[in-house]
Amino acid sequence: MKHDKNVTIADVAKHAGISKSTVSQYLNKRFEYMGEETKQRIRQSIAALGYSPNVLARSLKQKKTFTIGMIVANILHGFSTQVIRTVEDACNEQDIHVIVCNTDEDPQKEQKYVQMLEAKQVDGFIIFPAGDNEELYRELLDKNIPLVFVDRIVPDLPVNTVLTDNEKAAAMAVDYFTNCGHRRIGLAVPPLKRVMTPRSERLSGFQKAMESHELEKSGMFIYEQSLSAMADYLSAEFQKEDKPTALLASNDLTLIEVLQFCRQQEMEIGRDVSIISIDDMPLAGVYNPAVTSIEQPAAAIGEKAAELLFEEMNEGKELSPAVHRYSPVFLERDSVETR
Amino acid sequence: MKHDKNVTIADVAKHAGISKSTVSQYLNKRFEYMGEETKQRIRQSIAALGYSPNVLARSLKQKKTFTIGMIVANILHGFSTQVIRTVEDACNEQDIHVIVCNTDEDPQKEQKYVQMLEAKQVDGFIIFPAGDNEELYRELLDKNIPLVFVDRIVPDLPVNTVLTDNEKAAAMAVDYFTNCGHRRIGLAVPPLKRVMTPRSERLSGFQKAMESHELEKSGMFIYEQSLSAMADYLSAEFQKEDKPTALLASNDLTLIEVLQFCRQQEMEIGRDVSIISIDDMPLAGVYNPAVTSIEQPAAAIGEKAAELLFEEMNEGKELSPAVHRYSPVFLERDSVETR
DNA sequence: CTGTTAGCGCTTTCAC
DNA sequence: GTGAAAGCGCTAACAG
Repeated sequence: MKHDKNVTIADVAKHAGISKSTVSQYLNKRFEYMGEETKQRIRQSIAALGYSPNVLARSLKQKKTFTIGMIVANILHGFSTQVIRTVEDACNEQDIHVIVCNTDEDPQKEQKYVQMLEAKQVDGFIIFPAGDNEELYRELLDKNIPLVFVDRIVPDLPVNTVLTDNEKAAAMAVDYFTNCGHRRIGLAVPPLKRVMTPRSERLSGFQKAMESHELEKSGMFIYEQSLSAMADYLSAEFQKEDKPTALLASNDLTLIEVLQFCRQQEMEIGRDVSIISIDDMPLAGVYNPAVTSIEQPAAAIGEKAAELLFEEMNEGKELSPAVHRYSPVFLERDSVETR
Repeated sequence: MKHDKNVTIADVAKHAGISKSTVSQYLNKRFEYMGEETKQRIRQSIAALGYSPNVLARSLKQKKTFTIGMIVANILHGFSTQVIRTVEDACNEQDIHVIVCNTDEDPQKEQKYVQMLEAKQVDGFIIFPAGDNEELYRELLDKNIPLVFVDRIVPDLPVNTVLTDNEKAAAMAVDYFTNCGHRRIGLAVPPLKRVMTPRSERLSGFQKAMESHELEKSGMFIYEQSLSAMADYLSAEFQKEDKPTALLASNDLTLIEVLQFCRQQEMEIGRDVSIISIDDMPLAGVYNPAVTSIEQPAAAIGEKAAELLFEEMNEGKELSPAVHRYSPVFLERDSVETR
């Protein structure tokens, strides 16, 4: 017992006493030579029968599904959610649907999803690459399937990519810290395995900025550690004499661990250690003290990604793919103290 | 220029020197009487041609799309995101796709999405009802389309519904507060317009629990206010002599406002006012002090919703719909002080 | 065990 | 202006 209501275009045609093709014309708004009366009759029949077109059949014929696939690597990041949200809004305006898949950073899963979505004939992809799937992406390209990357750069692939200016984000933090008189600054960052553009760029941005302030020698502390071990690791490191007065959390998940570390060490934020976070979290602004944060421009990124994808879907693409970087936003709050 | 690679089942058949239907059998794993050699040849041809089946055509024929629609009222709640996540996981195990739509509590939008998804022939719906669309739901029911509600009850509709035991959540908070010696307790809740099951149940649960402690007369404070005005409203109310010593935030978004209020009034959580939140937020556990929270069982709810939907999709449903409530989880932390 | 034959519901020339 | 007919890629009887 499934969807029984099978009113097809044929039923409408019969009811209206005309042919299927005319009804089809009507549905596709090809009114050019259609009699006013015909239109009228069709409209009535449709209403009377409660007809609604079967998009599947149309898609089969037109080879267009009005659906795109969106593949995110880690939906736990607030950033991903926000980008998804924006992309969906953009798509809804065009009556395009979005199927979202989460790969948990697993290239295998990513491959499976891409193939499933391809089989579903999606019209395009927006992907946060999990990495290590270059061949897969290349196939997509070969098949001429519209594709946009978000958040991470896959080297040597001619694909439009849109992401935060991560180096700038890190530099903003460093500059702010130094302006407040800090000369010993740490970076808490999860492990840098594989192509994790944001992480590695934030690290390099951090290093460059430190160099520009001539702090790279003895003032720079890099805490690279898995999230689950981060708090303990920081606790241990901060027992040492040689430690920073300011700490940059490289993303939202890291911030949680940094805050955890402060709690367990009973360190007062500001007095004992100044904090900045890349990524703004819902409670960061009302934290005690409010956490100075660098917000990724998720809306701009999502919009741009959608826009680029639409272009590829409509125009035949070949608009020479590029990397599009958007500046983060500095949210000055109270977690940095001047010394 | 679109997906060019159109290797069809016919190409495979030709290449393998057999007929389409045999290939189709193979694809559908109906191996019963199929010669080992035939299978072999098919396998090779598929690989050679890089064939991948067109799910659309299959769906058109089978009247099954292996896709479900999920419609959430407010994706800004962490709870929605978590439920989505769980449902997606459950679906992925069955190779079912999920299309997620966000209605922003707008019944109009909800209607539009339902219709779009219907046109796409989704196999079922999981809906967080925005409310006021009874007729729409009834149509779905009439058409025998599998449907499960989450988070909100739509009265008088025979639909499986799964949600948090909201009254219990509120009672948990009240009981804990009173155990800690609080006799004057407030509830901050957004406006109760329309059918917002969680809100109204949390309110009624709060009231009932207060009554059971004989606090409903002079110890109960209900702050019903829109989120944007909440912080200021609380600030004004707490100027009065007659105010509570403990405050329950009815959901995550409300907690943000409550915390905001504490900040702007420079009230120390615990000493000046004890706080509990329904919904656990990422930073709540590392807040200063950590915010005692009542977590909704999102995973259980998502799993159950998916399970119920699958049942309806497979068995012919008619399993006498019911309301399924799941108990929230009390996370004792440090934002409540004994008096 | 494999092939033939109809469609699924819609679009799209191309006649009339 | 409208209709007839072919077919999108696949599945599902039913023969053989």
